[in-house]
Amino acid sequence: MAVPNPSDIALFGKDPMPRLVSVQPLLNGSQAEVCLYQRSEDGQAIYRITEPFYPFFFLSDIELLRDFPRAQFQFQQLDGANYYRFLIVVQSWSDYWDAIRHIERATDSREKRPDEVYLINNPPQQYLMQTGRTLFKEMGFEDLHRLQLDIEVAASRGFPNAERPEDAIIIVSMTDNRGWECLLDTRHRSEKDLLEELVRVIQTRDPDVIEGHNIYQFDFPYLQTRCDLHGVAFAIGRDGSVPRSFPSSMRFAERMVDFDALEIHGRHIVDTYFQVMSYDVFKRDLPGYGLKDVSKYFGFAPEDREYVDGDTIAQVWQDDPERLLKYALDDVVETERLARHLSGSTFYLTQMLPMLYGQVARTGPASKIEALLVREYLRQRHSLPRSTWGSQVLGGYTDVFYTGVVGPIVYADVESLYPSIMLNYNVKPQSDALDLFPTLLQRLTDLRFEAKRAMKTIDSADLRGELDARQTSYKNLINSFYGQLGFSLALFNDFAEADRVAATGQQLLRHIIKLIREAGGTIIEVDTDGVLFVPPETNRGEAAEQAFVKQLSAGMPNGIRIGFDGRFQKMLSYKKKNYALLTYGGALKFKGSSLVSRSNERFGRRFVRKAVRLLLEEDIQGLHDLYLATRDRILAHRWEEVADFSRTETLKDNAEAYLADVAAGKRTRAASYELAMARAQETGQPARKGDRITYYITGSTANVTSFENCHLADAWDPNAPDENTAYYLKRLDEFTRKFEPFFTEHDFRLIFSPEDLFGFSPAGITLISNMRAVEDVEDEIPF
DNA sequence: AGCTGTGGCAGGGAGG
DNA sequence: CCTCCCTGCCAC
Repeated sequence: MAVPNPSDIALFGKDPMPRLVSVQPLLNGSQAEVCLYQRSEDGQAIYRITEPFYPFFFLSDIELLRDFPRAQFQFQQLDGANYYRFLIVVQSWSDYWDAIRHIERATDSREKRPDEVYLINNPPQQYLMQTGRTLFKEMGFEDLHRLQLDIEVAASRGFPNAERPEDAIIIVSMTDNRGWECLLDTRHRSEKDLLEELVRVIQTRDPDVIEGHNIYQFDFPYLQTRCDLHGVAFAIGRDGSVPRSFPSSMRFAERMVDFDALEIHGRHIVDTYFQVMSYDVFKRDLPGYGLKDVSKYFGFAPEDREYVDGDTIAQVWQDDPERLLKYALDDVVETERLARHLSGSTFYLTQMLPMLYGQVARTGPASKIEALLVREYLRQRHSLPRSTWGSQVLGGYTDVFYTGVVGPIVYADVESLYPSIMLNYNVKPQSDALDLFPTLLQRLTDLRFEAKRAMKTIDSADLRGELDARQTSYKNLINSFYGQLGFSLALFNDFAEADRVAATGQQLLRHIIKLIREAGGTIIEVDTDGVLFVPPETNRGEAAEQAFVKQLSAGMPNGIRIGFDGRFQKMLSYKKKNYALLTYGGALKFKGSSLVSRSNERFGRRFVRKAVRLLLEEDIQGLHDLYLATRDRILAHRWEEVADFSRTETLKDNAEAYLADVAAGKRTRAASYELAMARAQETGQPARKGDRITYYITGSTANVTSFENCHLADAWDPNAPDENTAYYLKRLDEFTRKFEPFFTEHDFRLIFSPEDLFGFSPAGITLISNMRAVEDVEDEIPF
């Protein structure tokens, strides 16, 4: 074996330990090729990857691979005599991943990252898809063959117990984007036959994409479990293979979703549930993430849509199976519309990334940006950096200067604050030797601008839809660049730069505050990139307000533009990130967890909503009446349903992790977990991460320990209500306390108390507001 | 092992 | 009582 050229070796890592790097393989028919490069004999590290994408794994001894029986190994000579390629040939994806796990187990791979990874070959054919089709730029989203799938299960809460016979799948409904529909059910066939038929139908229809709502966490694992139970091979791959799964997770803002990712050979999975959540990260407008909620929100529900409550499925199946079949079919019809609406941008994103469509649909934005960077580094044959250790310190600037009812209100925000800062203040990770970060960001920004401009000049609705999907995909990428800098696992992270972006954002916001004040406006509240303020007396009315914002924008540094993002009659300013806005159309918009949190009981949310409206209308008598009415309802147990006062919580851990944390003193006991575990004792259904537990508080005094005084919502009987009235009266008091700052203590007590000894009169009660003293705002804008 | 961040409010439990 | 800490949910 010849020794590599030392001048090239200098490019490589300085790590003295012998290592190997493996990367994601390129599918070549049913064979996967993984190419690893051996290190040189003289002790210098060399890393070579022919089919590069993401350097996950490193091993300390190439010999380890020889212990793995299901792979073949060979050496090939490359680049004259200088380099050797070490080739692993495996027969299937699962063998590949098994090999990787084998390597991982035998080494402590996490701690042994080389400083740099040098990659030699040309980039992969990015658009080669596992479907056997190619995603050339000319191909449109509509050319995909998409199949939607949904299952109905007899037992209403069956999933974790899928082994029990009563948990059988009773209906499989399917549609596709070519007008085909299909219903399979167990009225005239066994469940086993149904599953076998399902596999046949999928193979016959041969779709590129399988879509479903929450299909990753429910339909697929459930189908797999039932197939295993009956000994049916769930062979839906294009090569007749069964799906391969591995644990994965995805984060949507604060919400972490754990799921078993699934790869079906030759096909892609798109879970509309994920798409809905990622849509909501930006919009924050959805009533819920369930299929029905979202379909109503988008107006996708069929006109004569059938609804069946989850708890009653078994009953409806007995009494009126046709109705349940229609319901199941409506589900997939909605799924198709939802996917058509939301997954176009994912599709066009795939054309830009060295990733498969299904992979793009289930990975977060950070890995996508990194894929773009890595691909170009590979193409330029440049070494890749290693991620650095540390953490970001700074975030956005938030403040509230005025609380109370105030108006009129204008909302102005900096357009694309962080991307604009990164472009105009030369932000780039220190490790980005090729300056790709700013170049890519600029290019994507230009592309998005072009797409948006083209949309305005084009008549065809179809083409406009495609352009919109494209510009959305650019936007998603652009917005992820900043996150990349502060992400500890990203190869191109740079915490100092992330802080510089945040600090610049803070300064820009302070500058805006100063400009508005100098012009005679009153700042109410600011958050990161936007300002809510009362425009100066001289600038009232929509046109004048627009002009005012335009003038503000002119006072900003180059490349930083302020947009007019809304105007409102009035505002109730409560706390930072917590306020309500009254539009000129009379609608109310609520912001902030203390006003709208879904963790609050429904009666409390309704109380707060109504009270805020009354407050904005300065209807003191109305407030008092609302308080009395709500109080009476609690005292009389006058609930429409248990959901009016129950609380729903999502388990963040499974029972074992929870108990371990409790034992370690890391957390306290919580009602939701205790109830889930109690239920597990009774039904054998384990408490799983992600379970939604709905419960209410029992007992007789207001200060009860909730985890010892709680029942599952299902246990509540309207004929023998046992909810804790004293506790819920206390909750009502907690909701009223939000309005304390807006009245004198005396007035507040009058309004929110039942003691009408002398009758209640709103006379003389006025709202009070609070203006914080205006401090000097430092203004050190780097112009 | 395929995972964007900080800032902020509120409630519950535990312990002083 | 109060404070501290953790968790959940939300804004951007």
